Amino acid sequence: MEEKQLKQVRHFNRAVTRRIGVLTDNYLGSGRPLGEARVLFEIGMDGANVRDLRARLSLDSGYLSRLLRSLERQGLATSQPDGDDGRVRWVTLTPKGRKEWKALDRGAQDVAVSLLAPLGERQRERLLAAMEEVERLLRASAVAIEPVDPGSADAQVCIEAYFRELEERFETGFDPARSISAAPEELVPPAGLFLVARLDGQPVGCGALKVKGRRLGEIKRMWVAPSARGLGIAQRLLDALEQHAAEAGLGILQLDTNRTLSEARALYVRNGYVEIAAYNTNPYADHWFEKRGLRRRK
Amino acid sequence: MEEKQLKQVRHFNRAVTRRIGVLTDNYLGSGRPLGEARVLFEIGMDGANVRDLRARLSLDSGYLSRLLRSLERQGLATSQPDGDDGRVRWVTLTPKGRKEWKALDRGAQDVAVSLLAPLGERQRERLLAAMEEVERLLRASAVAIEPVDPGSADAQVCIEAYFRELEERFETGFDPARSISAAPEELVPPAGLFLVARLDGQPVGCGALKVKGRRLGEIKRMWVAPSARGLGIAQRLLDALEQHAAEAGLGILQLDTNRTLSEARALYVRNGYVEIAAYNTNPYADHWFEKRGLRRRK
DNA sequence: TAAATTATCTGACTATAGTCAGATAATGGA
DNA sequence: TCCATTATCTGACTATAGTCAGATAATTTA
Repeated sequence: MEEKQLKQVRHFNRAVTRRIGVLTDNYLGSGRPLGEARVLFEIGMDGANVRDLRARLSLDSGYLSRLLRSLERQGLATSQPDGDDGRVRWVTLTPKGRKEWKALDRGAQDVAVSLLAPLGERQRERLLAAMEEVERLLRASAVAIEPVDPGSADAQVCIEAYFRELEERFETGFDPARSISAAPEELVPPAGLFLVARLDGQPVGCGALKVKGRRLGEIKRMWVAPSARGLGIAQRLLDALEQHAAEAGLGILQLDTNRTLSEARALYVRNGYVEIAAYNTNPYADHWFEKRGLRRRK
Repeated sequence: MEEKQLKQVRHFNRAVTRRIGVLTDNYLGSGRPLGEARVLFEIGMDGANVRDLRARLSLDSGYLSRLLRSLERQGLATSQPDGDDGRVRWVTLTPKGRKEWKALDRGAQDVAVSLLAPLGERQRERLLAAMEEVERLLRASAVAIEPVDPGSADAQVCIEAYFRELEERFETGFDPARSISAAPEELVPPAGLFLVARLDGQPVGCGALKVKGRRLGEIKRMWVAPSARGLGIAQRLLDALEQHAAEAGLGILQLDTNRTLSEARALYVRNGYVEIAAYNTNPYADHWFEKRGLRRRK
C-alpha cells in the first residue's frame, strides 16, 4: 500500500469528520444533553424496546435506565412492559417527545440541505454519486473473510440461504439430497476449507474448497447475500480459496455450476477458469470449469 | 432540492461518521483522556504556541492551560515563553511525549490501512477517487458568498491578491493606476455591489458589479484564489452578480478581460457572453464581452 | 421444577469536560 | 507614556458520561 494513498485516506477522514461531524452536532443544539438526545432520537416515532436501544447505542444498562427515567420525568417518553417478554420494557414517545424528535430530525435534514444548497445541480449530482461510491466501498472494506467450521451457526445460515436461492433460481427447483455432496467433514482442513464473509458481524457470503486428490481440488458453496452484492465479495472469497489451494499444493481446481447462475459463470471466466467436459453427474450442473497452474500470491 | 437527495446525504453522513468515526476513536485507545490526547497530538513533533492551539482546538483558555499543566506533570511536554511575544507560550513535546505522539499517529495510520487493506487495487483506486471528489465538493459547499463593503479588510485582501496575480500574469505587468477605475464607492449599492467568497472564514474570491447606466452594468474584479479553484466559485459569483443586476433592472452586462486570463474567458463564453468591439480604452484589455437579456432566477 | 440466565433498576461512585470570574504580565496604539 | 487589549494562569464551580455492584422479577434451560 502506498504512502500517498494512506495520506489521502487520512486527509479525507479529517476533512469529512470535521465538516460533517461539526454539523452533525445537531444533538448539541437541542439544549439537551447528548446522551438524552441520542436516546430520544433512537426511540423514534414508533417506539422501541429497551434491550434494542441498549444494543444500538451500546450503553450501560444502568445508565440507559437512568436516561429513560429522566426522559419520563420530563414528560417526553413513557414505558410499559413489552407484550412478548415480561422482562423487556417498551418505550414510546409522548406527543411532547414526538415534537422534540421532529425538531432533531429537522436539524439533521437542515444539515443535508446546507451541504447541497450552495451547489449547482451538476455539482450536486456529482457529490451524491461520489458519496454513494465511498459508502459502497467502505462497506466493502468492512467485510471480513474468515475460515470457520462448516457446522457453525454462521456457516449454516449461509448454506441454508444458498440452498433457498438455488431452489428459487433453478428452473427445476433444488433438492440438496440429489446434488453432489459436500458434507461438513469434507470442508474442514486438511480435507477442505469453509470460508465465511461477514459484514458488521452478520454472515453475508461463503465459499468452500474440497480436496479431491493429491493435486485436485473443487470449489463449492460459493454464495453472496443479495444485500451484499456488488462489493467484490465473491472475488475475494475465490482469491482466498485459490490461495489456500495453492498453499496446500493443489495445482488444479474444478467446479460445476448451473446455467441460471450467470454472475458466477462470469466470475469464473474472468478468473481464468475454462469450460471442460462434465466430470460428475450432478443433475443441477450445466457447465463444468477447471483452472490449472494455481500460484501462490505474495 | 429533492427529498431523495437529502435522504442520501443523511445516509452518507450516518454511514461514514459511524465507520470512520468509530475507527477514529483512536484517541480513546491511548489510555489517556480525549482532551489530553487531542492537545498532545496537536502540539505535534515541531511544537506549537498556546494561542494557536487554543484556536485550532477551540478550547477555553483556562481549560487548555490545565491540560498543558497535566501533560507537563506527566513529563510529556515542556513550555517556555515564545521569543517574539512574551505573553505567548511555546510548547514542545519531550522525548516521552514524542513517543506518545508517534503512537497516536500510528493509530491514525492503522485506520487508513484497515480501510484500504481489504480492497483490491482497482477498488482502492475507485475509493480514493471518490473520496477526493466528495472532499472537493464538500469544500465547495462550504464556500459562502456575501456582499461586503469594498473597503472592508476581506475585500482589500482579495483585491490586492487579484492585482498581484494580474501583475504576474500580464505580459506587460499591471499597474492599477493605469487601469480603468472601479473606486470603492462605485461598488456600493445602489451604484454597484462587491461580493466576497469565504471558505472557513478566509476570503478566497471576489467579484463586483458597477452600474453604469439605467440599463447597463459592468462586471469587475472577478477573482478566485488559486487554492480554491475548481470549486465552481467563479460561476457562483457570476450567477450572484447577474441575479443582482437583473433585480436592479439592468438588461445589459459588459466586461473586459486580458488574453492571458483564459479560464475567465471560458467562463464568460459558457455563460452566454459574446465578444463585442472595445467599449473602453483599458490598456490591459484584449477582449470585450457583453450579455443581453438578463433574467431573474427563481 | 430447580437453577442459570437475562433484562431492568437503584444506589454509590469516579472521571472528564467544560465554564466563569478574576489576577498578572506583556504588548500595541493613541 | 498611559490605557486598552491580549495571552495565560488559577481557583472554584457544574454537568455530563460512564462504571460497578447488587437487587428483583421474568424467562429459559437442564
